[in-house]
Amino acid sequence: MIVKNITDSAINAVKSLYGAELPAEQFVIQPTREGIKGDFTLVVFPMTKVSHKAPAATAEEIGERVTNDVPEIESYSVINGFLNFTLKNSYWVDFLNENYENETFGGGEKNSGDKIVIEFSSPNTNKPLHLGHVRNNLIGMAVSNILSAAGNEVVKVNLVNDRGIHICKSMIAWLKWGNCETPESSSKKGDHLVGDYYVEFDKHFKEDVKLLENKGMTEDEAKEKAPLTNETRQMLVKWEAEDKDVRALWEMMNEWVYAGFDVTYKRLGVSFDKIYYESQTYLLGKKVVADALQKGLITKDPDNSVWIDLTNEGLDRKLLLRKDGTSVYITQDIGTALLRYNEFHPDKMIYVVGNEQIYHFDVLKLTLKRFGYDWADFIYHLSYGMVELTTGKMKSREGTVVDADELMDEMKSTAMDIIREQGKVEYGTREAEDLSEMVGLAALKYYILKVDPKKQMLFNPAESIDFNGNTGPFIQYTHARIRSLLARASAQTETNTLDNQFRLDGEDIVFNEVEQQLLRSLHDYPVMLEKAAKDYSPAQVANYAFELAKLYNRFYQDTPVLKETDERLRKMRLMLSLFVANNIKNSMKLLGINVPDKM
RNA sequence: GGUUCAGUAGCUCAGUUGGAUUAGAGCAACAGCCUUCUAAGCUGUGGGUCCCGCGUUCGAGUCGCGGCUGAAUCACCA
Repeated sequence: MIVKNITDSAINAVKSLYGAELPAEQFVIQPTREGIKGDFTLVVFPMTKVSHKAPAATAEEIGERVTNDVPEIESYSVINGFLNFTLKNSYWVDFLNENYENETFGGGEKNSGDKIVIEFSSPNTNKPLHLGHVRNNLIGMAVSNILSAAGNEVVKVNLVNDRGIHICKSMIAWLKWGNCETPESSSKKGDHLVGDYYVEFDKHFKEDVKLLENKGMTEDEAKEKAPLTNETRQMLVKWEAEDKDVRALWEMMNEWVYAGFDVTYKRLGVSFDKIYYESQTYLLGKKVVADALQKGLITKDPDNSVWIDLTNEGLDRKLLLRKDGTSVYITQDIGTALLRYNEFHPDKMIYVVGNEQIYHFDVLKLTLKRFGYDWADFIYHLSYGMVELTTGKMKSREGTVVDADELMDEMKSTAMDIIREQGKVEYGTREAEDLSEMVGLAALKYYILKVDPKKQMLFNPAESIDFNGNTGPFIQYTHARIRSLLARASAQTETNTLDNQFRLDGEDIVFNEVEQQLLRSLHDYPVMLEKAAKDYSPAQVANYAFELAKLYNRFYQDTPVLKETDERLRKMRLMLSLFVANNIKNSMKLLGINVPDKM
């Protein structure tokens, strides 16, 4: 708000001083750099073009006008062509008074923005979730929270990939080597059980291929000729023909997997507004493709396979239906996109999917456009980088993955070790149990979300996740510290208690350096949120929360609160502390991280 | 080979729509701070060819072009 006032005033000043109207983008107001007096800074270089004066002189003239014009401004100074405005203390006192106990400070107006459908998670039902899925889920959830907090209407959807050749592999392995094993009989989580059979399939498949290769076939030939290849294909055809036995087996095994996923999702704090199943949507895709074929938008090869030619768009020819008439990945995605658009008519459809599918989404958008769906432009592929291990790549088939459930267990147990060591919360109690879960998951979530989604991450299972420094637990700790301080305060005399509606009468109060920085940082929260929403960037929120926590710890270290003898200063610092605690809590909530009151 | 993305301290990463003679955090290393509101904290020291070159600009880690390195992708897998 104040930033807008200063901007408007500066625009007017330039207009009346130099008779020129510059576009608003030229007026850059930024927080004043640390170490220089001031709260906000206008960069005046762009204005020198119309003032025909040196930057310093131009800054002086504009500074004079704006300071007279905007009542909140106390003074201005000019350094190197940067015009720094200092706001009156009363502005900051008002800011503190109005917002310190507002638990939703900085959020956008509800549903004032776009309607956004965001798809994430999208698991295959043939294996349990691993670290890569964790990144997907956390990004999806955090981006949803951020967009929603910024005032958009967000619909979270999950597209479960419950059909296809990969599922058939697990099914065949279970039939051949499963001995009717069930989650109950083996006391394994259902998704892990099914995943084990996927690995089992691959093991046998590899052996078969090797045998054939020894007989003189090339690798490709061997893969094609391996009996398991044919069996899987036949099973898929049967599945599409709705063969009763195949479908029954399929449903049973999928149920096992869903039960397992539910546990993992719940623990990760992930939820959805709507779940689609590819088994229920792929037919629509086939139909759309058939229509397009009839309209002559795409072509059929002599072997009956259907293709779209995107060479004019700089891509290749792309398969839409196999020669046996079954659908491929893109066929399904065409169907689900259409279904989703018709159901919600969103302004934007976001897909949180790994960067290995960038090409796929290019194809999807172009295909939909070709078919006449202009809303394909609303599709945004939020791609994120692979998670790599120090030990090499993760491959489900080969079992070299960091399993999501195990990872969470490990984080929790590490947290528990630290809790025991510290002895602040009694070991072995329910409280310690809950705290270790909260802290362990915070470490994991923060570790993943603080990195820009675009970047690929390196994960070292042994030593990657820390509990000190720029971490989730550090921020949680700061929150707990503040809560503890506030609890102590209200347990003391009345003069330390912040009643609801308490307002500080302190026009003349003087904020010290760190207090000013805290206020500015808090003031910046709405700006940060808006930008994070615009950029779909949980990392910006994580970074913000860290900076704020760090700042508060510095404040805490050398500024007395309860021991301050001046009652007004004491209360001001309590208010500031509460404000920071609320803000940390909100920021972390956006990342799907809970913060404890005690740790 | 084509396309897309990335390259910043020993390691993991920030770095705002280009902005301040000094490019920041954390980890690791070293030196301090617990009788005092929670030491999962705070303070300090060392550590840089922002991959290279050219260009645009008053100003480039940020934008453009060319190159180098790495990753992903270009499947009748999903």
